[in-house]
Amino acid sequence: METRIDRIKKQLHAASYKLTPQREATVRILLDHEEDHLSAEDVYLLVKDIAPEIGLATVYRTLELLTELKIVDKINFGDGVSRYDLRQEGAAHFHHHLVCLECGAVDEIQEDLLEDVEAVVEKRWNFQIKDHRLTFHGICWRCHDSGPNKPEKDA
Amino acid sequence: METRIDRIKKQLHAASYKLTPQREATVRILLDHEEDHLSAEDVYLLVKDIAPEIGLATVYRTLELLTELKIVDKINFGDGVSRYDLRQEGAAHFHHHLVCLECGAVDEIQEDLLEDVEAVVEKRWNFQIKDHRLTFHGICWRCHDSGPNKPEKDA
DNA sequence: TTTATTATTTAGAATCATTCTTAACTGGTA
DNA sequence: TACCAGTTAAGAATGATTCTAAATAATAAA
Ligand SMILES: [Mn+2]
Ligand SMILES: [Mn+2]
Ligand SMILES: [Zn+2]
Ligand SMILES: [Zn+2]
Repeated sequence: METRIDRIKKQLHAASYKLTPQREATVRILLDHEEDHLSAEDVYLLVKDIAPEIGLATVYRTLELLTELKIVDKINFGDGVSRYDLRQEGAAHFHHHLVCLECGAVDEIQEDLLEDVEAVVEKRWNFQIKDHRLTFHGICWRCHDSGPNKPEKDA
Repeated sequence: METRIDRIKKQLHAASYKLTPQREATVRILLDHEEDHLSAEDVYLLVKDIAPEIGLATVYRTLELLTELKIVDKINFGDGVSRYDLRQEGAAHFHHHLVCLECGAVDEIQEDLLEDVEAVVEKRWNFQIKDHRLTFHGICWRCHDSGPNKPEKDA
């Protein structure tokens, strides 16, 4: 069976880049922390465990490359750092985020939900949409009273 | 008639802050450039024309204060700088943006458009929405072929 | 008014994330 | 072997933002 890494390797090769050991280590960290939203520094610290000789600049360069190839998305939640988020395989658009103002948790919404809105924007504003960023700020299910009923699993 | 500045002054007072000359100069610049998306540095350079003695740190402090009071919104389009955007008076939510990948133009959408999506999110993810950030990346009407038909005026 | 208190400002230093520069190293190729 | 393009590590440089300290202005108490 072809692994996720194999497919990423192919994507790199298709753009005539190599999956060097440093790049592979970086990708592995991202795969191992798919749920998280790691900063470059976070990635650096984690990747050093499995590839101690790696430099921070290499991590930055690798993340930049992966962003270019749309394997990861670079996001900014307003604290001073960029965060890197593995894109769902085959996803055309970037997924959405729920940022809790209370506890700081960042949850993900994998469903698109924006089809209708995008249709309106494309038509009314005559804007050809390539991608989007959507973040909701509010109070997560863990932090407000109306019962800790965890949301259903994403579609 | 009560001006926009007067109302902002009241908002400051309501939170027991004063509209100092430096703050007033900064607000004036923001009002004079409502269409734009100025960085702190941009604001600083402009405000220096009408209040030459002002310091960059004061501009940062003022923008931070205005952000706290939700008079302006701080946004980040992925270049390394934060930009400050005057919030529409009385708007509950922040407006949306269209960023052109071709020419870099940033257009605004003042309409909400997200009512339905937010209803779904509140219910399905049990998340109490306070605000949002929505940005579309793509090709603006000026940059693509299908005729330079400017979008209709915002609602 | 005088004095004490507090809020605000300025200038510049400090910090922190990110990018750049340079020299070294790699694997492939003639 | 000698050469070349791609990649890397280390550290310097940059640029945005925040912090610090001292000065100033506004406010409140005496
Ligand atoms: Mn995510
Ligand atoms: Mn705007
Ligand atoms: Zn929470
Ligand atoms: Zn354009």
